[in-house]
Amino acid sequence: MPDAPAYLRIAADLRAAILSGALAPGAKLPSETQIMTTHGVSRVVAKMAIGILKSDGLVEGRRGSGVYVREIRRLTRYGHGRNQRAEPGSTSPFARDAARSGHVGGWRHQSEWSQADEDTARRLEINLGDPIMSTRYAFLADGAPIQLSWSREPLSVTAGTDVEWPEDGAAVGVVARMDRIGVRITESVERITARPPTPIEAEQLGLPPRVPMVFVIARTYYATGRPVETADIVIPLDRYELVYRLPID
Amino acid sequence: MPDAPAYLRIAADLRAAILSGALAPGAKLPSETQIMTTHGVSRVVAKMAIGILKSDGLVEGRRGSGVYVREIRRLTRYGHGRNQRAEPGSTSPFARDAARSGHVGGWRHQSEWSQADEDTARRLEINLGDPIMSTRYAFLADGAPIQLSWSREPLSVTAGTDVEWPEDGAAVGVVARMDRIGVRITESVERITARPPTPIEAEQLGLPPRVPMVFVIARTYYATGRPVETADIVIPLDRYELVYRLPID
DNA sequence: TAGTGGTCTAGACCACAAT
DNA sequence: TTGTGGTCTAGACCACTAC
Repeated sequence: MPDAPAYLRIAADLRAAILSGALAPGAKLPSETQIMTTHGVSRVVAKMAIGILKSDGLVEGRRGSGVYVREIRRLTRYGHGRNQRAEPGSTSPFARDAARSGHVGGWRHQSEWSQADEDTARRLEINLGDPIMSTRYAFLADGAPIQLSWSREPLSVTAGTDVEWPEDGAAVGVVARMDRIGVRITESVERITARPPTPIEAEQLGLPPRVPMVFVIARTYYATGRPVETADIVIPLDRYELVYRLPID
Repeated sequence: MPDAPAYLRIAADLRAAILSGALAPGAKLPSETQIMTTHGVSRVVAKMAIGILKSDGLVEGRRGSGVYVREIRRLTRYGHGRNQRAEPGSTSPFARDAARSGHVGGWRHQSEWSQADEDTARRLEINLGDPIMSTRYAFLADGAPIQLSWSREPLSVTAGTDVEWPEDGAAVGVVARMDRIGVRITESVERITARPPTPIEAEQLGLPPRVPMVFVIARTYYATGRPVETADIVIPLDRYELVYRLPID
């Protein structure tokens, strides 16, 4: 540490203060001017140190005011393993998660007939160009978008049924919707990765510029071994905790 | 976009080139000097643009040479829901994951008698200060550390048995080890979050400075409703994909 | 009005890679 | 030797907040 660059030492000092609680959420960091004098560095170096904490998602700057430790309130998303076969009138998985975390859930969606691209075809085990129903959701917590989802279903499963258009798909969930046409979903596979958001995702999720990453959950539902729905779920990394309950054997 | 700051525009241009494949993994980005002339900005601005891509984990700088698009080879970690009850001679969950991804697995570990801190007590549903077995693991892929784990077991379960010290815990996994003393694990709960690594974690995982984040998986095993082991598993965000298979109902 | 962070310029010295 | 990125200085103007 002693021979590390100044901006890394300053960042480490401030990070330690935040993680130890000495700088609590909402607290104001030393101003750039203060850092310059107390550490004997130029302004650019002070900015570099703060920039690290920003890209870590630990602090946020407010122009004209100061740099503050961010509040971190995490929503919990439960892996969709249980209680998916909802009773009539029950709410969606997302709304349940939101309610458990003390928020009011909501959503917007837009569906369209489309054709499978390469990735979709592989995940749904159909051919490139096969007809699919493509739906984009934006889920809201307390009115603010907090989760995006792009769902795709093979029309060979739903075409002509009364759930072909997922009008209320988010209201009851995919499992309950497929139940209505006698398609019993038996398994869900979720693949989790993380990456920086695309500009479009950042805008739709209302992410402040430079705040870090998103979780991407690639989820596929299977009915007797055959995929019947797949979705890419995009959520801000630092606003969520993902929980999975797994039976052993 | 047109009135965004120069460094964000430049970063967006480069990011688009990377994501579209125009700049493939291993490719060299334009030098800072080139960016200065082509975009008409000062060197600091060129550095800020590249700094964004670095904190996104998309590129890495090599002093004296240039800035290059990072290779992203992801290991896959399977949620421990099945096949946990290993046959004699079978390998550990980690070794299986590594082998499936084409790597050679290995590990180091260190165990000690200890007492439950607040978080451990809550997760194991025991009292603060109760005796526990605390084990720290470093898992290796092709000789390089790639996963850290801090495991804790209540000694009320294992004390006096021949699995009190988890000598070969990583070799067979917790489920098979507990089976040996008649403790049948029936459920695993995994809570996934992401955060910047601590300096210690960064060093132990051999992370290059400024590379982004780690997954933290807080996993607890239950035997007939009672927690018998809990662990914090720390892995680099950009080197892993997490997979969960969930039975529905 | 004074202080703050956001953006940007024009330099500098260094360690290191490629040649 | 030349070019590269890594670190750092000493300024500047702006938009905005707090008072």
